[in-house]
Amino acid sequence: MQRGSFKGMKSLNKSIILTKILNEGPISRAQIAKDTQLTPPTVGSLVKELIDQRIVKESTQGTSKGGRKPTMLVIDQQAYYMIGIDAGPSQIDLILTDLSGKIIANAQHQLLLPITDKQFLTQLIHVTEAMVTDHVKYSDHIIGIGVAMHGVVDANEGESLYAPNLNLRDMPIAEALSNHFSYMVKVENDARALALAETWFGQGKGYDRLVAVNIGTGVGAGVVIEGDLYHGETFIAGEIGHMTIDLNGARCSCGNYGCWQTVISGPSIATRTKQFIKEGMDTSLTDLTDVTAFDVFEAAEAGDTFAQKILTETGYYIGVGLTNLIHTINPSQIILNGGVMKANTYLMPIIKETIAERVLTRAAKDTLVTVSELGDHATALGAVALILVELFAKNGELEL
Amino acid sequence: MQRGSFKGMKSLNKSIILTKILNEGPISRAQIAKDTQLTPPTVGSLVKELIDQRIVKESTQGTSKGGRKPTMLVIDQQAYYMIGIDAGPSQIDLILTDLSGKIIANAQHQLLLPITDKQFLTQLIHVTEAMVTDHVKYSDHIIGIGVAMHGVVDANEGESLYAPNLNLRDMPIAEALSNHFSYMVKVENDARALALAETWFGQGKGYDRLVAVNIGTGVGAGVVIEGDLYHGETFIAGEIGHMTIDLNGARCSCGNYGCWQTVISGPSIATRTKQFIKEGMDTSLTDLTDVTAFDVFEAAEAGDTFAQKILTETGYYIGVGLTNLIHTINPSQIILNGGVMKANTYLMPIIKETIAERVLTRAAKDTLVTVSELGDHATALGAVALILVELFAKNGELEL
DNA sequence: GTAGGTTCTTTAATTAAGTTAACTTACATG
DNA sequence: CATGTAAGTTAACTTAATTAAAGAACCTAC
Repeated sequence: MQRGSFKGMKSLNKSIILTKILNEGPISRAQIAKDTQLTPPTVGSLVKELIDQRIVKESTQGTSKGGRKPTMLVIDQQAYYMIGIDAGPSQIDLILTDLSGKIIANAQHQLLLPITDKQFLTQLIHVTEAMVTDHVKYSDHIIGIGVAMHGVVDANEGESLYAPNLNLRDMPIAEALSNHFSYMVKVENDARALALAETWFGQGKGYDRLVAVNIGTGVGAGVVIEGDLYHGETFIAGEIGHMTIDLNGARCSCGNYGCWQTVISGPSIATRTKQFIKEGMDTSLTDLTDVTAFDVFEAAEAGDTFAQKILTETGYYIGVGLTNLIHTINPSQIILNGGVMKANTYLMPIIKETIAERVLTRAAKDTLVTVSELGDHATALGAVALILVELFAKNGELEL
Repeated sequence: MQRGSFKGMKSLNKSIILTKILNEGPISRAQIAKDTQLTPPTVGSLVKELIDQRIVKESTQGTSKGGRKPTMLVIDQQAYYMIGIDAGPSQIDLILTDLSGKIIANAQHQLLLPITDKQFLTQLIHVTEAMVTDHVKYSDHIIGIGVAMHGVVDANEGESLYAPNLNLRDMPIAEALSNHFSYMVKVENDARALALAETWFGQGKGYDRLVAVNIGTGVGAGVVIEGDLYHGETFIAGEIGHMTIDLNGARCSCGNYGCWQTVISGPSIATRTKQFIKEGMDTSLTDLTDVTAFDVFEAAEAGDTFAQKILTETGYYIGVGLTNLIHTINPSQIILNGGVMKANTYLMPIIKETIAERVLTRAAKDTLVTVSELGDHATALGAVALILVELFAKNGELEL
């Protein structure tokens, strides 16, 4: 437990004010004081510091309510910039954004596999360096680099503990980047970064307890509890792709049987489809060897009722798993993402129906289930949000 | 977010000191200062207040390490007393304890069913009143009443939202007791209270992330995250008895199929046993109609290999479900409780084996899985712990 | 047995930062 | 233009932590 101190008290109040301006700006000092229980002088002096730090700026005058017009405060979106890196299994996606998350520039780089840990870190530094030098006019105003890394990540130490697709272990990513750049560096698991992206830029804004589930080649989730990312004891909280949902189910890549992944992931949809084709189902899908989940989606779009049935079935399985999540973590919101969710028009009705049918209490039926609207650079935006957490929520007391 | 203030800073520091003394006492002021980063004068003055409040007292002198002997501080266990109430589906268990959780007195009362909400509240007040008057010499020193209520509970409002076995809804328990007694009143769901009991008095001491799973007639869990009880959005976090684990499994009381409960609860063990007996298994168990999980346990103890096999199978199912928990919540510790765990000698080896085999990462294999050692009044102790949370962790700034 | 060093605890002065109360600025209205 | 009201600032005050120093109690060594 962190002890109470003057410094801590001040930075807490600064964070509160900053977060208020971010979420509800333009807002006046007086309004902040009313909402936060802080006194006007306290708000005034802390706002002054924030303006000196250039995170906050005064904007227009508000309308008078019978007296002096309030001076509205807003975040100075263009005062600082951040780099977000989505380090996936086969490529690296980089973005440069302002404090509002507006993407100024982006770049993609392929990884040449196989790769050693040294090569990986060198390439990471290299592509980041390129992003900085390509946009020199921002470089003095960059405050941090966020990295969303696939696999198991120790976010405290900024280390990649295990990246299965690269087959690399124990890479000190934060250390490597910190040695090369003067910016703050934060590293997080990609699924968790995605969840953070939703809370900062997506539909998760203002929700304290949410789960962002990614359904693609694999299935993973980021869990936000009481406003903070939740890691668990050994950084595997949210590895729900490997939640057993069918005791007698198909074998999973992890070696177990009946993992959730084995019924809802992209590859599993393809596998199930092939199985049915073999059994002689009536369908327009004929290519037994190369059929993918996307093919199934396209066939469904073209009116193939068999393909539609496959997707409906998948939606049911997703719904069952999400109900398990609701009965365990009981979030206020679940946001779905990933390739499989491209078929959301087929999936969502049955997902919602399944949850409504299976959930235990009436109140839990109201759990919001939506599809992410963040788009292409969602994970990289989550990486950027890692920096925003430090800037806004953590303490507001950074040297800038 | 709560604003920073002098009061808040002080009470936070007081809590830190108090918790330190609780967990590591007898301990000296100097040692507290070293461990907590607080300065000696701060520790000194706050300890003085705690001594004035009679929560803390000076005990023996410690041994000198080359200088003045330290004065050791301990919690004054007998300064205050608490009442813990376990309000189960058919009976009420009350205990009176000191601050260490030592049980001074206990009483059990049957509920006469069916019962109305008014009758229930009246009986609750009545039995509590009896406990107080039967032990008058403690009554002036009682600081609070904790209630562990089965069913869905709104812990913030102190309301029982739904008690399925009594078929009662929306009972204002805290309000009713507060109107009758001058003590602080806290209400919580029973499974969560049990988890709290483990963190305060059981094997969960010092663990920040733990799940206490109760396997009996039903299956439920209390989740502790970052040291706090976790409720979820609508107070159903931890309702893992209804986690679907077998897509094509047996029908559950909740209406779904293949809930975890349907393979590990006491009744499910009996049902499965009957099924096998029908199929002509070789066993000493013959009474097809009335066989219970306890009979299976006894048969196993007597050497019946069929009964042992049933239990082993049950252990496997428990292990699978716990692995799901690890992949979702990733706690440092799981503590098992409830009637079924009486067969722990048969269950535990296979539970641990199953988890070790199925869990994704090496680090997660170290998740501690143990059987509760709290004994009979475990849930009532959890109710008592609700009061301790207020006293120790919440703010240390109560009027005493 | 006493001097010097060490550790524990308390006292006194200082400082950080929030709070209170009063004041200034700026605007609206009659 | 006088009055009232809201926004923001200034100055005095208060709280509670921190710093510095003193005092208390003990140990070891000469």
